[in-house]
Amino acid sequence: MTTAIVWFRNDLRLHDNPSLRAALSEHDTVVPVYLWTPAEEQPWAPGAASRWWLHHSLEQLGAELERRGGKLHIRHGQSAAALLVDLCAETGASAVYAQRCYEPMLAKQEQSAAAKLNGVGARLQLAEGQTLLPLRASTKADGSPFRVFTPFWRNFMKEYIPSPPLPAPIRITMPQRVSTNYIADLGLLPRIAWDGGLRETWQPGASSALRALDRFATERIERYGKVRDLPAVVGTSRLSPHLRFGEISPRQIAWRLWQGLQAKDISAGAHETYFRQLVWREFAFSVLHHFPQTTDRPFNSRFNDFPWPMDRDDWFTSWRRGRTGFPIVDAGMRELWHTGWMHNRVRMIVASFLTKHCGISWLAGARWFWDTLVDADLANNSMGWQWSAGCGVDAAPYFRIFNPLRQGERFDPKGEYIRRWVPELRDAPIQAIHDPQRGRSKGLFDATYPEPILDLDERRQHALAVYRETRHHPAPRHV
DNA sequence: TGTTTGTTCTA
DNA sequence: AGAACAAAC
Repeated sequence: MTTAIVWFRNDLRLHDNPSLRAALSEHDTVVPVYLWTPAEEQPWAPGAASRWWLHHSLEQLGAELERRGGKLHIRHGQSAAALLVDLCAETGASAVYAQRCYEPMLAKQEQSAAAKLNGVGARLQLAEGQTLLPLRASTKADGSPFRVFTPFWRNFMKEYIPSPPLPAPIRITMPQRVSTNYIADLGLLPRIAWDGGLRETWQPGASSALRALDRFATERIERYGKVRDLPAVVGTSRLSPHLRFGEISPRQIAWRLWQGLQAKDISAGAHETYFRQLVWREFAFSVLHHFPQTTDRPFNSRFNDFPWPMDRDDWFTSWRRGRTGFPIVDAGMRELWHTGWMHNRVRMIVASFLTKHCGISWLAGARWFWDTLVDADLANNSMGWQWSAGCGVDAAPYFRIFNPLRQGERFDPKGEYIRRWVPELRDAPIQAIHDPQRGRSKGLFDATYPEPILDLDERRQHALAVYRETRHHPAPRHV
């Protein structure tokens, strides 16, 4: 009679879960656990919005386990290694099964867990699953990591073979009585109720993730290429928070798309446009894995002493609150605050505005997103912000500065997105919706809408000058 | 997956 | 006057 621990991490699902599957097939009983050790994840412990999601996701996972005769055990402590050693002693488990995680802190966590468990005669069995391909497989011919997306993409498409997801287990058999804490005791929910918008927007949990995937794959993928850049349209998959917590695996998404393609439900073009996004995620994980310092430092060392101004708290505050006076930026920042999510096109616009026009460090933006996004993912967030700031891998050229007025006109031509999120402009005529200064004197909209906090043209010129300087900084070195 | 500016062509 | 395009940042 053998017992194993199934340690759930960023894989809060029963479907397509290789660790769960292996534990069940190799042992008589299993103890499913979630370990909450935020100190170990610093300085990137889950932010407030992610914690909200995590709470509900754990509730859902617990319910799913109970439907199959199992139960999710909760432990809270300083280190996963110590908690696992305790659990093994308490249950007599000889092995711990978990998904390998590529975030630097989580990789460190699993190394120390493996060592500690070894010390008490138990083993840590790691399974791949966070990415479509194991990251060790995604290096160039000479063994060095990719730094440009397009070659990464070509290599990926050469290596990748779609495979079907594993089914969820029918029955979970547990040993008798293992003590547990309650999810509610982890204190993941906000103390003051700011989560109303999150509750009306999202339904965390694996079954909701599967429904979302199905809706996207049947109803929306065909138009994805056409409408994915329009924030007023529900045109993207909206799977990101589910994917972040592993309520759905990238393999489940890829397989569903693949099947649709085989069945000719969708065009190859639509499939590929979306699939590229999944591979961007793979690329982000690869970069994070090979360059773990890029969560806190610019990938391009020319930016090490970049003169981010420290004295523009007023601009940063306006940006966070969605009160910059630039409608598409404010709409995005308010969507983020209300729903814990922002359309990706708008993420690029607000990031370009913060880093280039305001000249504020990408890291400040990354931290704010980290705290407010329900899909905050270390790999994607770090890569996205460094890309926007122009200091990351395959980054936007320094002169690529989004003009928020132009971007608004291009991607929200009717101003629907702006009207939805910036109520002060609800009555503004279309001629003034993207550039309210044009209609301000005529009193055509709520005058409490803020004046622009800065002069776009002047700040653009300033950014060009400062960024041009970085070219004279010491050449980048990647260690 | 950029924006601006200047030039040329067309009406 | 305005579209289409190229070049520079």
